[in-house]
Amino acid sequence: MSTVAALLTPRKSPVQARSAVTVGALHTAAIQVLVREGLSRCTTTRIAERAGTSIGSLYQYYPNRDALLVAVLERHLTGISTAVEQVCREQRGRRIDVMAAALVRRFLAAKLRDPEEAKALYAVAEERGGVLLAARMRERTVAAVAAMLGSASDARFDDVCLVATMALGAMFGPTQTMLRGAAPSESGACFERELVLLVTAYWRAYQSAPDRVGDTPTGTA
Amino acid sequence: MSTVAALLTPRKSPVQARSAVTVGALHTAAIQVLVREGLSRCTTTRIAERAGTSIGSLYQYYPNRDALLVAVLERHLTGISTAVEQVCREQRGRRIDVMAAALVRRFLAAKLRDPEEAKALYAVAEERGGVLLAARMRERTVAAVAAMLGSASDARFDDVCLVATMALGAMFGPTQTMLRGAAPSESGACFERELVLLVTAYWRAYQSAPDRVGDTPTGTA
Amino acid sequence: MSTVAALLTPRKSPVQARSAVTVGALHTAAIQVLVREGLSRCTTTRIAERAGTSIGSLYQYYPNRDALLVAVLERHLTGISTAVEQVCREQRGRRIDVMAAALVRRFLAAKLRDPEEAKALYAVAEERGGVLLAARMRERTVAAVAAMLGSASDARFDDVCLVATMALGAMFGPTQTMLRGAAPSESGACFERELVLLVTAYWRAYQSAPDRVGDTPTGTA
Amino acid sequence: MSTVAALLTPRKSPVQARSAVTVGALHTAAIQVLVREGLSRCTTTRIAERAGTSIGSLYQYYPNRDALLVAVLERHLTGISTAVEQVCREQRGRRIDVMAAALVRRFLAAKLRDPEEAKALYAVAEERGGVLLAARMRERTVAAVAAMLGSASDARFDDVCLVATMALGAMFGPTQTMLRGAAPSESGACFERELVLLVTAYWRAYQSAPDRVGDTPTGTA
DNA sequence: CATGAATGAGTCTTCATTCAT
DNA sequence: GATGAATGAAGACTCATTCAT
Repeated sequence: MSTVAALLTPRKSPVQARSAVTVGALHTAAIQVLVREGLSRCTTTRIAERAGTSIGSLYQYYPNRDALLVAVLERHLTGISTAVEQVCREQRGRRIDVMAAALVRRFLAAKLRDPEEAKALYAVAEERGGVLLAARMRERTVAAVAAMLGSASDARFDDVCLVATMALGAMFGPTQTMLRGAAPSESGACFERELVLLVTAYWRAYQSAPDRVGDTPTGTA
Repeated sequence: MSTVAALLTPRKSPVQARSAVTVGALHTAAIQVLVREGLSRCTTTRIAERAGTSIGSLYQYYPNRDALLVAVLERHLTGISTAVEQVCREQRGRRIDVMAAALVRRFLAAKLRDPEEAKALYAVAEERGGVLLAARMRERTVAAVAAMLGSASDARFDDVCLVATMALGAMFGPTQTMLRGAAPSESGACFERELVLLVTAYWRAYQSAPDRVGDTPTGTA
Repeated sequence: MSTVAALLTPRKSPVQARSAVTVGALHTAAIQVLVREGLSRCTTTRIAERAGTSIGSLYQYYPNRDALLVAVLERHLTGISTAVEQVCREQRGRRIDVMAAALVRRFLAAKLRDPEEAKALYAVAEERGGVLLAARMRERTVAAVAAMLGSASDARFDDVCLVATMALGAMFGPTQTMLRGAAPSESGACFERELVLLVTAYWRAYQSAPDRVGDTPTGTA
Repeated sequence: MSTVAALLTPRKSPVQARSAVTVGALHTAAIQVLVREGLSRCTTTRIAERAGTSIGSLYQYYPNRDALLVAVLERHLTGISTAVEQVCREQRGRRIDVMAAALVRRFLAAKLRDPEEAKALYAVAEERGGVLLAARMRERTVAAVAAMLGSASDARFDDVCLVATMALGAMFGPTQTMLRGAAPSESGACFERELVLLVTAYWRAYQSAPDRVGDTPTGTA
């Protein structure tokens, strides 16, 4: 375990029930404070206060503030990664359009379970520890999607990793934009449909046109 | 001018030559510190130190730390927005694949002019002032792309704004991922080609299939 | 509680013994620094240093510098107000000369308990928060003296509030002058006698001459 | 000239017309800023800005901020002292009630010429340099009043200095209180009459009762 | 184990003053 | 003489972290 990783690892596992409750309260409180106050005002004092415990207890479970924040981010990202991994396993061997629809649906379901949380955690993901964690999670997700793509029944991809990365990025980007905007509930269905269309169209480009380079206007432009 | 905007507006314009130099040095220094230290360690002291000026000078031009950071972000985002607006104006009436190629090329050229800067500024864009600014810039860019799409010679879009938003998000997401990864120089060309493919494929889905709902894998296809 | 009041209200009450000690030390230190350095050099750093605590502790009990200073002023003014109120209650129904003597004696006793403190706090009373506090205390004192005057056995006052305000001002003014001068110990008794004479003479003017206007050289105008 | 006095003395006399204008503008500006912002926010920058000159010019005439502030206070206090001295000279040999009326009238006229100015300058008078200046001015005023009292046609005072000091304090105290209160215009006449009554009564106590000690309730109380 | 008072390094920001133009 | 950009010492205040109770 690297030095930086050691600093961000929770101190002890919540084996006892009471501990689990405290840790849970801290997670919830951290997100609430993050949402209400922003990252720079998300202090240990405020988190502990909102969680109904003392700062001392916070430090019983986390070696420092960042460890708590990263743990919260990790739980969020793990939820998404796991959902993606699961759907990718389930969709092995299917057609790419089926894959796309299932992937988008599950991705959005996981991401938008708590939109406020998702929005607030972007800031954490930009910090030193968060970036590393996000990278690790992206690797897992990319690997899962790549494996799924490799098993597609109706398409062949030269570089599954590249395509997986692009597809996930293409899902992530618009989702982030949407979270910044108004309440996602209204345009939710519309948004999902469009995202499915986007990914499907992208993957279908690999169905019959392996020699796509000649097709693109890059050639003549 | 709203209250929050007033707080983030630069104090005075650098009319004298000496002043312009100072302001420039502050911008450069802010980015460097941001890259090397991260947002939370990007303090006024460090910025002034790196810029080779005094803190007093920093506050002569910016009312507070955030104003400087937002100014830097604004310059960055304005560069991208302007590039996108320009390319969208140039590509009016063209075919969508030509549009896609041109848009992606210019977007990436603007974004990757200084990759370090782009990477560092993500964190700033997550802060209060940054979010607002980013939203404003996104509006401009979406409007420009939407206008371009509306003039396409070989496709018709029901909701140009939605499509523009999705396309920009789909460009933004993978780019952010790439910036987080290794040096983009090696895979630069490859990445651009793939992004063009992605956007082209997305827009082509609108060419012959305005009733795309039936086409999506949800149905029988 | 108004906004300004909220800003100047102590943060938490010292429930534990240790806390009470800290708060007491801060009060004493604040006065000492005020006396030695003056208001503008009475900084939080110096106060904490002299109190033998850390700045952090200061801010644990007071939300800002002014709150501490106002708290010190309040304790001072409350002491005087309470003394005046008490003497006014005790002297109800007496003759005005008896009242004057008792009032002056108690006022000076309270004010000169710690002359250095009294002198130093004038500056605090000129600041935003101090002015409000002083006004509130003056109201209390004026009300008490007015009530006492209304019960005098040998005089009748048209406007007890006015007379009370004038009398208190007439006590306050010379006292402030004296505090600015040399050590009050030498001329203490002499000063008190003169002040009693002043107030007594003023009040006696109301004994038999309610139509005093004609008496004054203001003439008929 | 003592060290502290040297630091607070204006740098050069405004012999030229332009200089006089600038100095006048600085004085006016200083008072305005003092009134609007309070002593601690009464900065050289703001004063120069309001005066329509540059900070450089300010330092052309005053060696430092306090010198300017003290100069403003001095002008204010000199005005009052001069008025008092003049009235004292004029009233030589008169009856004490005439003296009292004239003194009070002139004192209030001088003090309330610009009530805002008077109010704002209290804070300056509490600062190191101000206290010294005020003491010096008080000496002058006390001497003048004492001389006048010594020449009274209908009363004899053991210690004219003491009586003068007390009387001036008794005028100053209520006036300060009034300035802190509401607009003085309404109750102005009433206030002046009462102050005349106060001083007159005080001085009359010396007319026929040189042995006032026996009269005071100190004896029997 | 829980608590929360104490700590003090580190932030942002202001402002009197200087001096090159 | 006038100007105002530059300076940096100094102030108020925050907050992660420790440790005695």
